[in-house]
Amino acid sequence: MLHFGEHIRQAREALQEQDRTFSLRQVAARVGIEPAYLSKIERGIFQPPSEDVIVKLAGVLGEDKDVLLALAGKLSSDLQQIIIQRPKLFAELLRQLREVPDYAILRVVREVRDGQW
Amino acid sequence: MLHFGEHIRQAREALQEQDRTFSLRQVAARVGIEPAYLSKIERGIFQPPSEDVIVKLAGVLGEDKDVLLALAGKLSSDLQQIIIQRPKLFAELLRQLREVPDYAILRVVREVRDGQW
DNA sequence: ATGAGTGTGTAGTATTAATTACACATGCTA
DNA sequence: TAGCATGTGTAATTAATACTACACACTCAT
Repeated sequence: MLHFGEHIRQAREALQEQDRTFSLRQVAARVGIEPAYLSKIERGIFQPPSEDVIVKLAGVLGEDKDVLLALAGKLSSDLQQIIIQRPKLFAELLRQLREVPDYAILRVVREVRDGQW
Repeated sequence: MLHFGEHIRQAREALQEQDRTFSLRQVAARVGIEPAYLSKIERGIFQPPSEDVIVKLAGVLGEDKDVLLALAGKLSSDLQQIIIQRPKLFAELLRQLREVPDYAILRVVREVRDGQW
C-alpha cells in the first residue's frame, strides 16, 4: 500500500490533469498550509499532518477522510468520541469484530441501518 | 461523572483502607511515576497522564483500562488499530451504532461471540 | 522525640508534533 | 524575454504533551 504522502500526491496529480488549479501550491493554499510543507508531506519527508489538515485535504481532494486518516495512522476524533461515550461496550464489540470478515460486519451495518431492532 | 483524577483517588483510597500499601507514594512507585505527579493528577491539577501510565494505573488499581482511558478522553491504541485496519467499514458501523441503545449492541456482541456467522 | 512514611507546592525540563519563513531553480506563456 | 507559477531545499520556530526534581509540613509508630 502507498504511504500517506504518495497517496495524496497521486490523488492530487490525477485531479491536476483535468484541472490545473490542483497544483501543489494552490491545493496548499486552499487547505491553509505552506506549499513547502505539502511538498514534503507528499514525498514522505515529513510526517502526515494533523487531523485537522488531513480532513481539509480530504475535502479539497474529494477523498474519504476516514481512509486518509487511516493512511496517516490516525483515527478521527469524532469516531473516538463515539467509543469513549460507552467504552466497555464498544471495546468488547471491536475486539470481537477484529477477526470477523468484512461481509459479516457489513451484514450488521445493514441490519442496523434497516432498523431491525 | 467524576473526572479522571477523582476516580483514581477514590479507587486508590478504597483499596488503601484494606491495604496500607496503596498509599499515593507506593502506587506511584509501582506505576513508575513521581508521587508529586500522581498527587496532581488525582486532584485534577495536571492533565491525565499518557496512555502507557493509565494502563499501568489500571493494572495496579484493578480497574478496567478502557474505562480509565475513556475518563481521560483517550482511546486505547490497540482499539484504534482495529479500526484503522478497515477504516471505511468500521467508520460506517460506528456512526451507525452511535444512537443505538446498549442492549441492541450487546445483542450483536453476543451473536458474534456465539459464532452465528 | 525521632525516623519513616505521608501528601503537596513550586519550578523547571524533555520530547515530540506540527508547522512556518524564505530563498532558489525551473518551466510555461503572453 | 519578462513575468508568473511551479515544486523544493534549508533552517528555524511554535505549541503541546508529559513529565521530573526537590523541598516542605504533617502524622504516626517505636
